[in-house]
Amino acid sequence: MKEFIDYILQFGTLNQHQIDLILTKATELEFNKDEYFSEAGKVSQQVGFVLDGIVRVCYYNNKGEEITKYFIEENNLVVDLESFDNEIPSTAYVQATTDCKLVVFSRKEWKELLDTIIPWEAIVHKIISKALRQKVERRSPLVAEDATTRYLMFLDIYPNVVNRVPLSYVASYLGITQSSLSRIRKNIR
Amino acid sequence: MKEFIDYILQFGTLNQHQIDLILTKATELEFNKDEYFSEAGKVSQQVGFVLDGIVRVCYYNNKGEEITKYFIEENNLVVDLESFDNEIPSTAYVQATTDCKLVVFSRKEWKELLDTIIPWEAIVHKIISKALRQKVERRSPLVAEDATTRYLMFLDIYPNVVNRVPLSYVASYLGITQSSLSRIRKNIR
DNA sequence: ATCGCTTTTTGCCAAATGGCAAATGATATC
DNA sequence: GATATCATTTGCCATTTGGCAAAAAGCGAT
Repeated sequence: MKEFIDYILQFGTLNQHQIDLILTKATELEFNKDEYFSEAGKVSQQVGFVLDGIVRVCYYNNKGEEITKYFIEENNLVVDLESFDNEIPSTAYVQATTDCKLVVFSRKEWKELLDTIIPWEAIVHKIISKALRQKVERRSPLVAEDATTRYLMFLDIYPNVVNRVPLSYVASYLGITQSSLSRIRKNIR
Repeated sequence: MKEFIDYILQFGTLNQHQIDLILTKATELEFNKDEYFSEAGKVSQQVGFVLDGIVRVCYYNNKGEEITKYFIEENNLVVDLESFDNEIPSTAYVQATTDCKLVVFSRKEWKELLDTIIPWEAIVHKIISKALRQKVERRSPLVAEDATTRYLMFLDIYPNVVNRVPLSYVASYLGITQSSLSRIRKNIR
């Protein structure tokens, strides 16, 4: 839980009273590999923070292919903003890709924090903006590159993910087939 | 300029005094087609809002190819956040893709607004979060699709862009060559 | 060690896309 | 209207990537 507080404090200042209040609301939850944190079609009801493990967000495209939209590593927030904020059904699955340990806040708890801790909203805004910017910066450059370059960029950006998740997840993240990715890896060696 | 105020007021409430102050700081600027709003290597010094025309953000990849990262249509903010906030050199060019009319704020003016108008920061945060979310939602799905599907998605998302910008810009946005895109268009007809 | 299950690699061929250069079309200028 | 310039389309062929199925490899349970 300390990692979570440390993380938050990078984005703003909180006094001990405020930190204690946050800890009161926080629940530490474990998810087994393949379990869902939230599912498409349901309204996202919680905000999470990854203490340990890798979470991924995925969806099914028109052709029914499962696409990994992005990976979320340790020390990052997990929240389907669109669904959580607007209370509308989510369009994506959020799944533990490995066994995971998360800090979780229910909608009610989260709202209480926003209402009680004045700097909380600003801190959350900063965290979310940063995460969104990171997502854009990671996604945008991929489309312009060939499959090999995409994979190399992936290794650069997620050096700790590649050996912890199935090849197929990486392939769908990169928009290539599993067998192409396998061949690319062979060529790189 | 009215469009700008209307846009802002969707994200929060301001009184007339505050609106007048914003208008005092705002400068309306015209950019000719192909002129740069900001350039790679320079620290981004202004925040803009597109009143009329289409702006694009682009960069050169490792192979020296010019890649369109995204298009910015009327009624959207134009700002290189990373560069503007942290005062570091930008990595991208922001260019008027058509003749454009923009509302522009210098760094100094923008900061004065942030310091003077209490709700301004929250409003700006909301606007920026929304824009970032939109960028992620537009970019992410492209990588998983073939060239034809990407183009159709592009038409869906930017129905008003395709006839106002060169084919090559659209192609590089979609990560395909200009000639492939030309062939795709032929097949669709 | 063996079995059963899942993941990854590989072979074969088809389809999609790229590269290059020439042809065509569009537009502005004189 | 002719010309110069730039954008788009097209032809030809090479390269990359996909689709499918089988083989191989990894891994946990017994």
